[in-house]
Amino acid sequence: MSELDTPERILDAAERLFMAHGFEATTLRMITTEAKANLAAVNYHFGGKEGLIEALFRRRLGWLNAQWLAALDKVEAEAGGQPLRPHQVLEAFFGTTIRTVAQCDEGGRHFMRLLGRTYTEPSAFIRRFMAREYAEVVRRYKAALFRALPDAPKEEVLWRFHFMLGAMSYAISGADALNVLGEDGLHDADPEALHARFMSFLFGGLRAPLPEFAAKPTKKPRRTQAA
Amino acid sequence: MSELDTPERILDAAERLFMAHGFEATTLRMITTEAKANLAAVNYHFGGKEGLIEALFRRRLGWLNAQWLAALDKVEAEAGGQPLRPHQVLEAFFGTTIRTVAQCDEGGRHFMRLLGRTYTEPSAFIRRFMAREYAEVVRRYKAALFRALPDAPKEEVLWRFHFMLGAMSYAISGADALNVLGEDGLHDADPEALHARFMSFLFGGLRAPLPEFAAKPTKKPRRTQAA
DNA sequence: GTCTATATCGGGATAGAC
DNA sequence: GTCTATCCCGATATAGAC
Repeated sequence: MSELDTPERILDAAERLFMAHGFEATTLRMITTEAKANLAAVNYHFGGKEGLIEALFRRRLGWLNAQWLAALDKVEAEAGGQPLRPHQVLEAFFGTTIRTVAQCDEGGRHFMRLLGRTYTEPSAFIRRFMAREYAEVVRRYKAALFRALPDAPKEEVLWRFHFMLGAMSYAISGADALNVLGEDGLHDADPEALHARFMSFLFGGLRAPLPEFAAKPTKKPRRTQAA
Repeated sequence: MSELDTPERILDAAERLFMAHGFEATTLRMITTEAKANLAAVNYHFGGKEGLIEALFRRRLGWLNAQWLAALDKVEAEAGGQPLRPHQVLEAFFGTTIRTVAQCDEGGRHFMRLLGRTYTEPSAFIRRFMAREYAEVVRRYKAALFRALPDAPKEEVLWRFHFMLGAMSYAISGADALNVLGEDGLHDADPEALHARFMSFLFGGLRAPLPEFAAKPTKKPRRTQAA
């Protein structure tokens, strides 16, 4: 099992350590020690620490993006050009995410948690990279959501999506973070349970009536008419 | 206005810079330069970088905790010993938070955004500190929520609270982070609007039906009966 | 491709004059 | 309380033998 080649071992170790300590606090020495590789190997294979981080994201992100787009393609194909229903969009995005986390090997789970924190990561270098990698996914899902919620102001839809991303970040961080809430060790639930409780929470949030100032007058005032 | 004493200027500068670059990436040299103070001043006044971070949190957190507890005291007093309604608990906690962010000076806003990210901050030192500072607030609000939702399994309530904290983190991060979602610069809305749209989202999430496996059999199956 | 050894830099911290 | 100068460490990165 540790018979992977050096770059792979380094990437695996880096994922785990970046997750545990953050990017800045994780040193190449820690990574190469954990990976049972030589200190110089990082520079040889990845050209430096930033190159390593970029490779780390690239290794996982291409596939994850493909999952997201495939999920959206699938429901859109089934809808045959008609606007999706909001819960379909949520399921395609967040359901895919949660399910993907569950399927992943340990390294993959570490990566997903890393990803959740990265959205707010202040490092300019990382943010630029992320924005570039995500551009297509963001564009497609925004469009799908706007079509699915034609009556809701675009601004309100974006804010709710934003809130949901925050919730997703914590959902992925899982029980570790949750235990800040109390000493009673909540176990990391099985993935199905997390998926179910997270999706029902999201549906509720998206279905919620818009605040008065944003709600358009309709026959049923103060209902978004969502999922 | 820059006629504050040195420790205050250092704290202000540190808040801004930690927010912008994270804890690790922000150096004492950056901080003291920005604060127009001497490099040695940080060690003199705070005993080191960790001491500075701790002082930073202490300066704001005591007051914030007091706000949270006062808000809860107020509704609990009004309820006269009866269980609160769920939306009252949410309003006390999240409403207070959002409103506090709005009232704050610029430094306060930086701090609140810092706080949002700190919940998932991997640094052991910071997490230990936060857990200690928050203990009382967490205990009180958990108890209030459990009382307000007697039919919902405690585990489910905690998970939803966890999700909400994630959403709050992103809500506080505001439009800066949101703009990763697209080039169309969404302006940071006025605080009232943010409060309204965030609270309605949260209500929706908390009111959502529990997932089947967690819902207790009642006469109206699959409804949490919340807010 | 992998190692040892080392260069170079920038971090936090401190001593001691003022 | 504030400054200058400096220490010491550990970081990334590289040179060059194997």
